[in-house]
Amino acid sequence: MHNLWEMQRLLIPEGMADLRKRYMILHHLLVSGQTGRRSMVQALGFSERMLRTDIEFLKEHGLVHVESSGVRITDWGRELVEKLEPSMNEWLGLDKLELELSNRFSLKKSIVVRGDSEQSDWVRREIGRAAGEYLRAVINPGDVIAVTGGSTLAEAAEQIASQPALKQNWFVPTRGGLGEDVSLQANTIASTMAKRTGAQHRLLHVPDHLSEEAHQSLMQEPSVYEVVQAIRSSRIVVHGIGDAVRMAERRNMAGDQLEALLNDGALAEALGYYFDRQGKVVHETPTVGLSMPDWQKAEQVVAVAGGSSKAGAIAAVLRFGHSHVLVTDEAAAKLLLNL
Amino acid sequence: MHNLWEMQRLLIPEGMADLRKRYMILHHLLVSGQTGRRSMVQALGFSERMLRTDIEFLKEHGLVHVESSGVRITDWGRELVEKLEPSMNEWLGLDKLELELSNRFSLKKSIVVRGDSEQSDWVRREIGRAAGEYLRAVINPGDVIAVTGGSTLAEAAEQIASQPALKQNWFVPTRGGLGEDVSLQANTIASTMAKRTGAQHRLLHVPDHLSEEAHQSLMQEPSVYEVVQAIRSSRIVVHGIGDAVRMAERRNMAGDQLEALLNDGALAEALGYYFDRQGKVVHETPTVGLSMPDWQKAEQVVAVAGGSSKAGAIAAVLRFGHSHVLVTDEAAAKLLLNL
DNA sequence: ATCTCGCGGGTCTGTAACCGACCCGACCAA
DNA sequence: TTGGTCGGGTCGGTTACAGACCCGCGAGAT
Repeated sequence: MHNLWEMQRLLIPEGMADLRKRYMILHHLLVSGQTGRRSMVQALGFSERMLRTDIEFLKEHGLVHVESSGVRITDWGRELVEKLEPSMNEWLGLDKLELELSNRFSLKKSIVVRGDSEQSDWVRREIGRAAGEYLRAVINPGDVIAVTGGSTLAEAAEQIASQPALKQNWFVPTRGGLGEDVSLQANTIASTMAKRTGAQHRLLHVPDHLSEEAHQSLMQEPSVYEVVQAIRSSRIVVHGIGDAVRMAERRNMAGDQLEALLNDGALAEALGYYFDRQGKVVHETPTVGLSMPDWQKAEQVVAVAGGSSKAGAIAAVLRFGHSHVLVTDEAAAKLLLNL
Repeated sequence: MHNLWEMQRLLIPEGMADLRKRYMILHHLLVSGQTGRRSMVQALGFSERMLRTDIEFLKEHGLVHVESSGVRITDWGRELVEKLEPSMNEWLGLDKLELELSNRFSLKKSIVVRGDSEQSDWVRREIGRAAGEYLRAVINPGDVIAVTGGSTLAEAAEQIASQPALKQNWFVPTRGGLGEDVSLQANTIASTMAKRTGAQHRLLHVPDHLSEEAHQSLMQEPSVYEVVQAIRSSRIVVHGIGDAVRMAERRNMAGDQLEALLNDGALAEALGYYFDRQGKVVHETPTVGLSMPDWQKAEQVVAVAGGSSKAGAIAAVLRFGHSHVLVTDEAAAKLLLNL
């Protein structure tokens, strides 16, 4: 069942942020007793003015006393915190997971949504929405955003939205066609995202893996060359993370190749590269699209993947160390932190 | 147990108001399907611009679709409303109670807090807080506010607060000393309220009921006369509602008088007047303070009382028809509506 | 064919809330 | 006495948003 808090967060995100702030203040006061504003700034990491506004609010509502010697929680406030504590802990737990994930894998940011995407479709949508929300926040005018395929990214494409339209941005696929299901292809996803945000898009109308000669000749085509240039200049890359075996199958890899792959310890796949448990690249599929140098050059590489069965794969790709942001779900996050 | 929603309302009142607004919009859309903005304005009573802002918010978060033919709820939004419905109904139920109370007793406004003040102290405090909040909202500079005694009003005095200080306002008691417990006396309450809001106060240092001669001679005293003038010019009156018998006892009424009172059907007491079931005045205690003409003249008469056992008394006083606002609790409100 | 009404949406403007930044006097301990 | 911390006053810039008004569009009535 989806948590009440999560539902509220959909309807009043700013309100829930306020709630969190004010609860943290009260909780801190409950723990540390009489405290000064400035020391609270240190402990909680809020700006002083903001803290002051909230403390004034709490004072007005009789939840704290504020005297010349510092701020003190009232009995009423204490009662409130104690009754609120179990629910809040459960809710704030996500923030702790995010923080620990960021530290463990040296990420710039990580976003965790409650639940397990393998248990409930709702959670998959939440991951998509969270990724879309983050994207919208970091996109600057003129940015090119490269996106991969996959079911999680497809969900993100359905959930992204922008107001006003991102007329100055381009969405491009990281590679060409792959597999059968058109709705999960990078091309489709780039197109959907562009449509839903009012941005432009370019598609890469070539098969994903092809011979060296075909590669060379296709690159002579202006319509291909231009798109590839755009892809390689992406400031933002959004990629899914897949199980190595399943991705190899989707790519129709030959049986002996697959065996070789597994012998090399391949566990995960992202952006066409296969990784072993330690995050070492053990195989790659040549592409006309985004390749390793472009990946390492991109400023914002966002990995999007969830579900308890994917935790190992996610860890492998994160250990490789060139993704900056992870969007995942609670189930995967917890497994990630237990090695 | 105190509801999660109520606790949230303490920490983020504005946020909960937003939540209510947005939920109402979604719910309305769920019920009426495709709807236009203007017809929604009629149905929900919001301003159009506000509605638009919220609809834009809901659109951005993928909860509604908005097309040229009107606004439509998405499947996701529908799911959200359906999951949120039970909790919201319980919470919004208070609003319905308030509305019904206002209609039934021709009140300008009624405020209902969740719970039963006879079951939990917390609810008593909530009534006090709600009354204090309402007061703060309606007080204009220069107003004189007359308050009675009683435990509920005492609680309100503890909960009221104001920022900035109401330097231009005066709190006065409706009458003089009464009974033993100083903390429940009108004088004390007026003083506390003034202190907590930064307002002025004047006290009435005379016993509540006294002989005609004593009355006349006291009114010659300037210190008394001035305060009485202030009391009689009150724009705002805040009074509790009491059980007739208990109030008579607090006033040390003689046994035969009490018997006469009961024979007359006295059920409730407010502001020194005793009412029968129909709201007819059956007895009064002479006072140097606020009397009937002043009561009828006051622009804002706020009745504050809660608890299931007081429902009958509240109904009696409200039927008298000279109180404009009622602050009570859920238990009393429900009984009031069942005759 | 035209009119009209209700639809979403664009835009300007005043306002209120709020945050950053800076300063102040009071208090306390070294 | 001095330095650090306490709460609080104040000012200016920013932002979010509500109010008010207008627009073009399309469906249905005339």
